[in-house]
Amino acid sequence: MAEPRKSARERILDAAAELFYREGIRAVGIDTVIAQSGVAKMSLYRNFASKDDLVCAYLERSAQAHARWWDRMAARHPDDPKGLLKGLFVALSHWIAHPEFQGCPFTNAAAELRDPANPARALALAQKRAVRERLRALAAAAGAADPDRLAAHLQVLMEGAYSAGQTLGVDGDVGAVASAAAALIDAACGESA
Amino acid sequence: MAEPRKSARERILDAAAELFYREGIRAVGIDTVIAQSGVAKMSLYRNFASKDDLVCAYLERSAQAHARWWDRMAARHPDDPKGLLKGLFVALSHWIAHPEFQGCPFTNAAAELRDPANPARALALAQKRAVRERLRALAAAAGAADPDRLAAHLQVLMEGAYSAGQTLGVDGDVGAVASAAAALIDAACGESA
DNA sequence: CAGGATAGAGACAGGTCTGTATCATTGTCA
DNA sequence: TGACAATGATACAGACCTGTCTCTATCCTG
Repeated sequence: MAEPRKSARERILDAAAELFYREGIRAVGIDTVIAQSGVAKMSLYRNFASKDDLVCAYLERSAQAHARWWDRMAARHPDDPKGLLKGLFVALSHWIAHPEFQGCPFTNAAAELRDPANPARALALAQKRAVRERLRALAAAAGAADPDRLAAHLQVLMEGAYSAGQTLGVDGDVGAVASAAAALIDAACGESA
Repeated sequence: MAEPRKSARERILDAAAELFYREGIRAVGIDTVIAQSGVAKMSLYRNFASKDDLVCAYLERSAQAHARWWDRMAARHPDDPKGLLKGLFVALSHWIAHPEFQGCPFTNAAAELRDPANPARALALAQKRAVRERLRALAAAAGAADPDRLAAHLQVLMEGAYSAGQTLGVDGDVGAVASAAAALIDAACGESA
């Protein structure tokens, strides 16, 4: 068969990602991950040193998926950083409207795991800084007068869209996010396409 | 003495507010609230039916404090909805720069308590809707061409400032929030002061 | 077929958390 | 002083959660 059944580690990560994202990290116990993935408890602890370790793996995998998604978007806008920036926010507004949207996984993790020494929290914050860097590079490539400032504004807009999308629902007029981003980008780069 | 010692209920709420906000709701157990407030366990359960009930009381008190703060701000800008709107965002940027800032208590609660049936979650979402209403009323009073749209934009900005302030720190250029809000308000209402 | 690695099933230990029960203490007001 | 209400201290029950141990079954490879 083409799908020879995933390894235990992958099934665990699949289940953990779905559960952690939908119900929250602290709300989901190891036993729930076990049951959902159809894996023995010892298989989990043979693959991950602890729940914290599993949470880190979940966040790392999410970060990688996010980076791949960003790269795919970039491939659709070759040599067009301005168009890419706008496209990212259009895609974001679509995600927020998805019925299973539950906010940003990294923002949620940072809200749930408040201990500064928690390595999963460090991963979440690092992801935010990485996104900031990518935004800054794109802003510079798009010819923004002040790339740092545009990147900061766009990230605040992005975070606000995540948060408002979760607490206010799609009715929160989150659809206006894409147009607000476009306005910010055009204003910072000059209207010329 | 002028301070005849607060009642057990008040001391519990004080301790719970500080702990829940700083460390998170799920991370703080009843025993920690007990120890911090210097109260017997039974005194807590005589005043609150359950931890969920205490969490609801914490959120309700926070919402009341927020409403009083908003009213005080309004008193400083009589008959000047536009100035009030701008002033709210200036104050917000100051709060975010405060060293004890840990994000919006209601957004945090919504991220931690994902069960739609949780009454505390309902309180958090209701608070967001109430703020939306207040913003909409101010936008209309300020003469915005499209009050709904301005309120939506301002709330996304507000939520983004909360979130970016927590995950990126003050360095996240959150100081630009006040100027971004002013630009949005002026653009929606016409530049005339 | 043989052997080793991988995985499933379930019991279990130790800790933490919520919530209850019991009893002693304090303070207040008549 | 005496009665009543509020509070402190502490032990305890039951649930849940993380992480370990043991035994069995399966699969792949040589």
